[in-house]
Amino acid sequence: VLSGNRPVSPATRRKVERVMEELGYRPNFFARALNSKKTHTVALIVRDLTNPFYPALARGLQTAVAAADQVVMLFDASAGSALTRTFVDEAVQRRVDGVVVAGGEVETVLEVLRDAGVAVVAVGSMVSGKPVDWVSADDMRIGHDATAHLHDAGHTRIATICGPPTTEPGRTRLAGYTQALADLGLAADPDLIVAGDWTRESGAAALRQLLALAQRPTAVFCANDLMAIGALDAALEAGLSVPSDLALMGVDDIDAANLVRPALTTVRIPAEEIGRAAGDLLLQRIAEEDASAHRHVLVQHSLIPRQST
Amino acid sequence: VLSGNRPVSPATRRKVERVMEELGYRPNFFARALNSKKTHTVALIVRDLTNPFYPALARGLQTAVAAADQVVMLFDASAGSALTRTFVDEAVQRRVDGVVVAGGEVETVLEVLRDAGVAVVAVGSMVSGKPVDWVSADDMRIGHDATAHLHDAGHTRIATICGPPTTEPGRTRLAGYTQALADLGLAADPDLIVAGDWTRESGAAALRQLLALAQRPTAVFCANDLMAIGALDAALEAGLSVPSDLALMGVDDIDAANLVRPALTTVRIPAEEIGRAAGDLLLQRIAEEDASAHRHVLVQHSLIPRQST
DNA sequence: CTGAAAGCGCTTACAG
DNA sequence: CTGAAAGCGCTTACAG
Repeated sequence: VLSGNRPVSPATRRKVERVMEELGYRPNFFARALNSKKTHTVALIVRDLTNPFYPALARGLQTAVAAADQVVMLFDASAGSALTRTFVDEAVQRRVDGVVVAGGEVETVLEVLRDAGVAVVAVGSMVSGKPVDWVSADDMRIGHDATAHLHDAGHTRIATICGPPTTEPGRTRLAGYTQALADLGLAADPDLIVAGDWTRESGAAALRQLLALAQRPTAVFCANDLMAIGALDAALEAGLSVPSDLALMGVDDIDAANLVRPALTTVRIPAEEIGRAAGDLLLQRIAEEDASAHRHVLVQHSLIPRQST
Repeated sequence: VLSGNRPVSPATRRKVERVMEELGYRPNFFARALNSKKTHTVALIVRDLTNPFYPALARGLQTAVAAADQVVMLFDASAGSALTRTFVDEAVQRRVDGVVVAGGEVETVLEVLRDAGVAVVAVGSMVSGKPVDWVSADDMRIGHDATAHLHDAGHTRIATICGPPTTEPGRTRLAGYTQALADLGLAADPDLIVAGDWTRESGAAALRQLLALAQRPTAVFCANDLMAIGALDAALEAGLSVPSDLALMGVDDIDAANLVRPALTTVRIPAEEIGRAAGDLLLQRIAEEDASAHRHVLVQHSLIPRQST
């Protein structure tokens, strides 16, 4: 009974503690969860653990929730697969206290999660208006800043390799690009917009498509670093010189961005910080009985000029 | 009672199923675990999730265990920290069915795990003689092959940036290096052996130390890619040309190895396959009542020649 | 085939 | 301060 909140004489306490020690007693986690209804477990569903952005995020999450004795259950939806729904079901059945959905298509699972009464925070999805806590970068401004940076370097025919339009950051970074074009008085050409799926391969394929155009772009804003690196692969393969023939930009600032040659100009998003923020939001939400207003935290991005522009 | 193994009339079954559907009933995972003593959860403890080798491994593990309805709980011991022990305790208390320890110092936690009766598999640690299942590459041959490759390229003053001697792959790859030197009739010089801690920064520091030597090496075998990339950083920073002034090799073949310029010659270890193998071993071990003989699986490595040698 | 009891290992009121 | 009961939501024998 020492594991509780009840007056106990010091003598008894000591005796019990000694016996616990001797027997190597460990309270059964499940019996505990059974009546407390708390599992002290949060689920992390990531789109693609192989994208270095997510391991960093996972570390941040772990750091944040560990303080509250929470442990993280990992679900890797391996690029493009529609596993998210399955994972959500699994998490619900296991009665996790909360789940953070990072990079998946959150909107489709929001309802299930709410019905099940588990806390949720969405990452990378600026699901304004939707009933969720979320943390993300300012994707609109990221798209805008990157495009403007390319324009500042003298480019006027600027393409974008955007993310899937089914995802929020995909849509919004694209909107930022479009907005910037308008603000800059540049014509918008639908041929200059090609969607990838965030992977390196899709970036290469998208660039090949852009290079096949009668009027090639002179600069490309890629919605993440992995696609930008793929685009770089394809550009070099086509015998182009970067940045003189073609300027390239990415988003995220994963380690690889500074490993490729030429080093990639990018917009840095602090992945670990996002993970920590998500964890903090989740803990708050778990702690609250009543459904308070939904919060969001907007994380700071920064432009990192390197050699590809 | 449908969730069991008992004769039930089809009519009753259908009725129950319909009601379950209506109410959105989900059996309580904990109540179940309470008497079955099975949590259908495995813990994965990795040394450093930020090293791209581990996310790949994690994915392989998830793939393998998902088939048995197991879910993975993630513990990231963030480089160098001594969290492994804490994580093991946490995993034990949560009654996971099994744990895979990847890259940590397995030997110190083996006993705790055995006493608790949880299945274990060690990864990257060829803990021969120890009572564990393990999967790893042939670290001795890796060290040997890499060193021989450097010698074939004409080098006779070959250094190594090895892993921490407290880890098995650290020790064994170093032993392979030493053995190769002996086989090749090359003198062993203790000054040419510097230990890192598997991180990029430690590789750079180690190379600086080697460059400060009166008699510099002309080639360096690094025990993993991250340290090799760090060494490359330091070499370029010192104005050296790779491979003409200094040849460099790594181990793992993470994506970054083929991103740096010059591209890194390395020994490829199939991370995802290792994860899958670990998962399979773990499932077998969990399924067995009696303690059968310990197994090991040795995974195939291969030398990938690129531009750094 | 089906119902009712006991028990998994804890926690939370309820009496002493 | 301490003991004994009831109950968390399931599963597993045990009777009908």
